[in-house]
Order: sequence, then C-alpha cells, then structure tokens
Amino acid sequence: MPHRKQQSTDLDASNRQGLNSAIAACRLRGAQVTPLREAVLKALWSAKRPLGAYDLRTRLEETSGRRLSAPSIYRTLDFLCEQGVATRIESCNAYVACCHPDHDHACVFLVCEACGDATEIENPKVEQLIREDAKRLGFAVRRRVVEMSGLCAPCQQLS
Amino acid sequence: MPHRKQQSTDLDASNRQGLNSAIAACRLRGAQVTPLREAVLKALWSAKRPLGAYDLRTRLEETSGRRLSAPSIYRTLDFLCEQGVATRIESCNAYVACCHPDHDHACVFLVCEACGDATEIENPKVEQLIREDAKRLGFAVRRRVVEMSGLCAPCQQLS
DNA sequence: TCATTAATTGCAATAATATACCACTTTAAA
DNA sequence: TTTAAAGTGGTATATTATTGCAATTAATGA
Repeated sequence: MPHRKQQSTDLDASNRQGLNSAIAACRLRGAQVTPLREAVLKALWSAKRPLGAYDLRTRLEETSGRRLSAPSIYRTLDFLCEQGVATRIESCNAYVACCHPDHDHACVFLVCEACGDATEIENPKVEQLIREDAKRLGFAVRRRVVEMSGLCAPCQQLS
Repeated sequence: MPHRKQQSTDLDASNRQGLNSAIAACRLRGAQVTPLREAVLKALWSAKRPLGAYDLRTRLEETSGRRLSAPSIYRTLDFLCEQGVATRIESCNAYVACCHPDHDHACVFLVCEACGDATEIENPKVEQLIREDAKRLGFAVRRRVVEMSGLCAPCQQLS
C-alpha cells in the first residue's frame, strides 16, 4: 500500500516560492514566460512528483477547462527543461519541477517505485567523479542523468 | 558528420568471449538460454552500441528470415536485463550488452549524441557516494541509472 | 505607430515505444 | 509420464513522442 501525498492545485508557501524563482530565472535569461509555460510549471510544482506528459495534460485541461494538444505540452516541457527549471526523469518518462535550477550540477533523483515520489539531491562529488572519468576518455559531457529507483523510507515501512 | 562503427553480423574474438561468458553467467544461475535469447544477445554484442527494440527486431528478422513480434523482443530484453547481461539505456530507449555482468555495480554510460556509441565505465566510488546519500535518506536503492550524453572523442574531432 | 520578423501556439496526423491478453509449445520437476 | 512451470507467438491496443503546417501573439525597428 503506497504512501501517497495528497494532490492539490494550490501551492503552499515553499512551492510558490520555488515557482516564482523559477519564473524569475527564465526571465533573467530573456526567455518568455507565457501563460501556458507558467501553467505547466505550476502544475509541476503542485504535483511535487514526476508527471507524465499526458497526465499533465489531463490536469491542465481540468484546471483550465480547455483542450491542450500533445505537441503543446511537449514543447512547453522541452522549454522548461532547457531553462533548467524542470527535469525529465528518464526512467519514468516523466517530468518534475527542478528544485535547484540556479547552477549546472548533477542532480541525483531518488524515485520511489511504490508511491512515485522523486527526491532530488545534490552531490557535487558525484558530479566531479563523473567529470573526471569523462575527461580521461576525452568525452564531452552535455547532459547528466543520475536516477536511483527503489523504495522511499515511508513506503518501506508500509510494505 | 558522425563517426560510425561498421555494422557486422559476426563477432570478433573479444565479443564472442563476452557473449559466451554472458551465456555462461545465465546458465550458472539456472536460467534458460533459449535460441531466441541467445540470438538477441548476440545481436546486441555484434552491434556494440545501443539498439532500440524495434531496430533489434528488424536485424533479427533479417538474420533469421522469420517474423518476430514486439512482445517477444521485449520479453527477451527484460530477461537479459534481469540477468545483468544487458542494460537498458533510459535516455535512448535502447539496449546494450553489458560488459561487466558479473557484479552488482553502478555502471556509468557515456552515450555519444552524434554516433550513438555507448561506452560503459565502472566507478565504484560513484556507487558508494550514491549509496551513502540514499542511506542517509532511508531510501532503499534497487536500480541505478547513470548516463552521460555528449560527444565522444572521435566525434568532437569531426565536428 | 505601424510594419516586419521572430517566437509561440493549435491542431491533425502519425511515428515510435511498450504492454495486455490468450492460446500454444517446450522444458523442468515430481 | 504426468503435471506444473516457463517460454513463445501473435493480435490488438496502450502509451509516449514527433512532424508539418497554419494561425496567432509578441518583440523589434523604422
């Protein structure tokens, strides 16, 4: 029986702050933060866990009352990932709001197979180790994917 | 202009050895190595780079002259991954023969975006760092995905 | 301000990836 | 050799993602 956080459409204070700073970061770079982009980002912040593109679409359609096409969703997600304010979790085909958008680092995600929660942790040492390995091989790293799946502490209790 | 290794259906000596030791490893565990499983594994070893499930199907159909269903391919790939003799590269939706099937470690893959080659490296320190992080959070890691994408040395020269 | 260009969005169609389900066959175990 | 388990074949379908083009909106420069 998985432990599952309650879904809510509104943001608590800390998430609202995260959302706002993400928006500010995009604007600083001269990127347009359109209503659609903001709505998608807000949905990610309010979900707190990875959402698939089509899940996200359903949520946004329910919230906004209008239809959204798959390409719109994917384009928007691509934009948010490029801006570093969202991240694609490759092992889930899903997307989360990024909690540390301000610097270029190797985020490590711990993804619970039972409840679907994804915890983002930072570890500069992991980043550095990998960078050294890559350098030794002459490989120019552009993107890092570090994802652990397993069981989070609450779900271990429940199983 | 990407650097691309030549495709070949036959295995050179080192790949043949890898294939054989993978087969032996499965058998040691009491797992059945059926003709289909062996054929898929051989195709992965001869490709040397990640192949998508449908690519793999095409190759096997060309080699064997008979049709193969998608479910057969996926089931076989799941088996090979469970046995640790193949790995799914999440960021490519593709599969490679695993070069180090014998122990449970965090493989790091360097995937070239230009030529598609995937280099597997071992780094026990990465494994350990991640394990420590997870332990601190009470997270029980089951599966590790560590993938870097970028440009391999030969492709950097060509660009 | 208005024209021009660039960026963004809408949308239909379709591609690519993956799974559910059920019948049948082969292999392993009793 | 019967029985149970494991593996395979195949259809259909689910899920995830992209292409291509038209319409719209926003940014830029005269």
